Amino acid sequence: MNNKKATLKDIAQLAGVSLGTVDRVMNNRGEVAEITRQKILQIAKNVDYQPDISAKTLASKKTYKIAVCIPEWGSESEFWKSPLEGIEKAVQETTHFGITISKFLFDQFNKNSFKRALQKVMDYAPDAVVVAPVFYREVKTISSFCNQRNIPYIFINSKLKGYHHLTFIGQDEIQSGKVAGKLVKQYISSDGEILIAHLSHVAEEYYHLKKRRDGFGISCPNRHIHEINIEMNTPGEIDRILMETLDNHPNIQGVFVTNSKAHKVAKTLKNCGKNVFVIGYDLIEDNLTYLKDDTIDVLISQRPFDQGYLSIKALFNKLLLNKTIKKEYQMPIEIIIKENIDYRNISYQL
Amino acid sequence: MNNKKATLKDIAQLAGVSLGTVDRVMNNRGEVAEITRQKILQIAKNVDYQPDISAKTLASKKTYKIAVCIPEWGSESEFWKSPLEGIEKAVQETTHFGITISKFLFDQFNKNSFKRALQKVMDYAPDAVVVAPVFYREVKTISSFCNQRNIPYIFINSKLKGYHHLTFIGQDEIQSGKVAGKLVKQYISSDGEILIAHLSHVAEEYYHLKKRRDGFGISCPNRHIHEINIEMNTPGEIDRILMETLDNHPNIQGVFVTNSKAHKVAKTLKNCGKNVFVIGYDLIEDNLTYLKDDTIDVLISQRPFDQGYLSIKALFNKLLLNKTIKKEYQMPIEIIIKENIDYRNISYQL
DNA sequence: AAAAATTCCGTGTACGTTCACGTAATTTTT
DNA sequence: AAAAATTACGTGAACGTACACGGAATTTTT
Repeated sequence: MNNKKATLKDIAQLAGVSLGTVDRVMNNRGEVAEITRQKILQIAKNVDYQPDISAKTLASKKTYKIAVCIPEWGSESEFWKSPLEGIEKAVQETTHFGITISKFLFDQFNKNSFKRALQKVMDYAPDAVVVAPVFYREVKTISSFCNQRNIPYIFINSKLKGYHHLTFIGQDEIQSGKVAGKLVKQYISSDGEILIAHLSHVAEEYYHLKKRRDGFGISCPNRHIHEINIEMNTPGEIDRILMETLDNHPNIQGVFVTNSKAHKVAKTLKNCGKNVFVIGYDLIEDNLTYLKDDTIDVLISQRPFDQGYLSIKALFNKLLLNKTIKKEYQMPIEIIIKENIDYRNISYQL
Repeated sequence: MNNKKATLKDIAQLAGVSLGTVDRVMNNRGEVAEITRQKILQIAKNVDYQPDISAKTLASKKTYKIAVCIPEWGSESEFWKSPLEGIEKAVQETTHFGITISKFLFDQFNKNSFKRALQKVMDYAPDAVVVAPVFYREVKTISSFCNQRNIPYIFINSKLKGYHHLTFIGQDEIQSGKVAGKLVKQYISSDGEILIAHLSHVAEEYYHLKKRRDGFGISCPNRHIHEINIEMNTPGEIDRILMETLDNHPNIQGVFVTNSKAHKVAKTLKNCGKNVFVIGYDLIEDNLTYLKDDTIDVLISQRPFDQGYLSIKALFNKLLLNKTIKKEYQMPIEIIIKENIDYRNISYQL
């Protein structure tokens, strides 16, 4: 057992062929007899050949273009700031290896904006795609585009079934609902009632919110649960509906907000001085403010930074190292309270 | 503004010197006139020269030897399994760049074992060191060794003051105690009493346990808190002391175990059928078993895998990329309940 | 002022790949 | 059976850097 790692030249010598032939085999460039091909593959396996990435990227002028198609972030969609940072971080680490990333951001509440972004992605002729499938009908244009050209594409944050995507990176929504349910149940008294609040802009969002609701229900059987939907387009609706519900059911002790809008609920609650247990999603600024002043009790993080970071890393593993990628990678369901918000992003730094 | 990144050759041409001279300047090999040196450095800055890591590692036969000195893991110290896996993962990613890692494991309950390991580390003549400073007096031998030779060394899991270590990677112990305190306080009734249990083998451990206790106290002012120390060397002690304490104070509703031995407490509690809130540290097998059957309610994870992984990554950044490293990296304080134990280690996989 | 030492710089090879090109050997076509 | 086409393989330059060697220019020593 020689400790030195084998090179293509070593394999060539062992096989009694030239370097070029081994190269053709290892990179599937064709033009080599099946018999020598097998022989070389066998030897490569025997010596446990591992390509030298450094030499590879140095010699190769090939650069991989990755298109990232996710929502732009703003006041109403701050969640998407972090994935972008994670992607940026991954870029920084992989740019040396000839990976180029272009971002195609869209308005997450505007279907046409998504369509246009997808069109630009296709014009860009990428080698791989990361897409947040917010509008699930429109996704088909990009998926079939990729399938035809054998371009790997991965879904981030939202899972869709029936596609040939390389992998999915995001959180198990049902399970996260279960976590929320358990926490609420533990905190409030056994006869306390619970309110589940869905606050959303677009119809497509409901699909995910319902999953979280379902998970919540599993953790809280035999509990009196109320449920409200609030369209966020008409201002004042939140206050009105929420107050009405709480007044009608004074024994509601906990509120589960099924997306990142817990701060809206918190604002209302704080204004009217009601003291109920509030749990929501995502560590956006507004939510953190209310978490710090105890209006919100718990936030569930989806680890958005890591989602972005790992998306690129997965593609790096696929394209450069051609490792096998699992069909999905579930993010941890992180429980954040006032006391542990501080040290939660060490990965940003190293 | 040409978009191509500049190489050493480009700089050489601009400076009117040869490649070798530029190389000598950039790598501080000396043997170059101060005037041309300045000229070259200026040009390098102007063209924003970034060395090509691929070419660098390919050309350089230099390999960095990293010595890892942490406890071996076994039935009574399962915690240390994960850091090792994290290190293994980091090795896998950095081995291409000429990083070699040797492990020098020791018995965490045996001071002499630690001493011997440190001696072996020094014999190994490493380029960098990762050490878990379990016995803080003995650490001085390695720290002065490293200081003399200008070898970077980093502390993992436990923080020590007054050393010239490169960085510390681990958890804020006081803060983690605060988290535990908040959770217990929220769960039990306002007049419920609380028990803090320290279970340990060696005197050195108490230092850390006290910090967690202090943090806990901050979260739970005006609460009736009991505290017990149990030496784990005499069997049966746990049962005896614990039962006695709980019998004498029937209103104890929550137990905070200040290290990974919560499963020992859980076992006792389960046997006698007492139902109190239990919170402890570390996702070792025994703890997970009791978490799943609801005897333990919450576990705080120190992210041991990440600690190992980031230790190596920090040294990689230092040695290969000479980035600046912060004086300490605090791990997130992760709250684990029965419902979110599943998807907590995605970093293992990508 | 010649010899010796030192300072400073250029040259060439190597690292493990990729990839274009060239050319025997073999097969197909005429 | 010769010409053409195809298949299968070898060759060599290039990628950007590290590093050993050698040699000219300058300074120091005698």
